[in-house]
Amino acid sequence: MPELPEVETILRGLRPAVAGARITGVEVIRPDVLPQGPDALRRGLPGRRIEALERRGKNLVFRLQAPGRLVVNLGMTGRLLLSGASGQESRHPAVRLRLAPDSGGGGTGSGGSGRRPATLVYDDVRRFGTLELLTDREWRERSRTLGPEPLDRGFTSRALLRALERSRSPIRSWLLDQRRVAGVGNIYANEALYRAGIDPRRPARTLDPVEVRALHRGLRRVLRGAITAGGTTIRDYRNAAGGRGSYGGRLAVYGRAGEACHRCDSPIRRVVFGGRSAFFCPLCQGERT
DNA sequence: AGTGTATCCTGCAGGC
DNA sequence: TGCCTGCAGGATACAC
Repeated sequence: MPELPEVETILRGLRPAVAGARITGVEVIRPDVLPQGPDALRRGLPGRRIEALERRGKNLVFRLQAPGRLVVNLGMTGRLLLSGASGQESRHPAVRLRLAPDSGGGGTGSGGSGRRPATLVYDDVRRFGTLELLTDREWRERSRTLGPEPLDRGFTSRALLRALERSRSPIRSWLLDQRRVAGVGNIYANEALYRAGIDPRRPARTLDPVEVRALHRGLRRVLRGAITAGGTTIRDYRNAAGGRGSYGGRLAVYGRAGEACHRCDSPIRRVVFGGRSAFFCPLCQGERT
C-alpha cells in the first residue's frame, strides 16, 4: 500500500498531535505485527516521550526520549489513525498507543497543553506491517541498508546514472529495491517510468544519460505531486485522520490496463515480472530510436 | 547478480 | 446466492 508519499502524508498528519506527547499505555491486539513479540513494546514504550517524527523510505520513525526508535512499516494495508477518526475507521486494530500531551518540562505555557489525551491506533487488515522498538544503533544499521531518499538534495541525476550503470535488473525492479532507492513502490515506479518514456522491462544499465535525467525528473515530480495530493487511495490507504488521498485520478498508467494512454490513445499494457504487475504505454514507452 | 516462487493474511471483484 | 480464482501501494527467504 503505502509508498513514500503516503507515509509522508501520514507523518504530517500525525506530527502536531504526536510530537512531544508521552506514551502512557500500550494495548496489543494482534501480536503478529510485532516481530520482537508483544512484550518489547509493552515494557519498552510506556512512560516515554516522543521527541520527533521522521520518515525514512516507507518507514515512519518515532524518535523517543531515552533514546530509541519506534519504527513502523505499514506493509500493504497498515494505517496509523488518530483517535477521533479511529473509533469509526479502525476495523482491524492491531496495536493501540495511549498518548498524553506533554505536560512536563519546557513550559511552553498553554502552547501544546490544550491538547487532550489521544489514542494512536495501528490498524492493519492483512498484518504484513510491523512495529519495532530499536536502539539508536540498531536503527542506524537498519537505515544504512536503505538507499538514498529520492527527494533529498544528494539524489542527483548523476548519482542515479552511476547507480544504474552496473545493474542488469529491469528498471522497474531496480526502482522497487529499497536498498537502491528508498520509498518507491509499484505505483510511483510505474508512473515515473511513464513520464520518462521508458519501458519498465529495460535493463537498468541500458538507459542513456538523457533517459536517466528524464527518469530522475519524472520520479521526483511524481513523488512531490503525490505528496501534494495527500497520496493515492486505491482501496485501503488512509491518512492519519482517516481521509483518502486524491492522487488516484492523476495516475497515467497504474491500474489502467486496456484504457487509453492520455498522450497517444494506445491501450495501456499490463505485464507481470518480478512477481508484480507493470503498466506502460507500448507506444510512449516503446523502443528507443 | 538475476529470476521465479512461495510466504505472511484478508477482502474484494469477476466469472460461472 | 454461492463457489471459485485472481488480484492487491510490501518484504523476505529460498532454489536455480
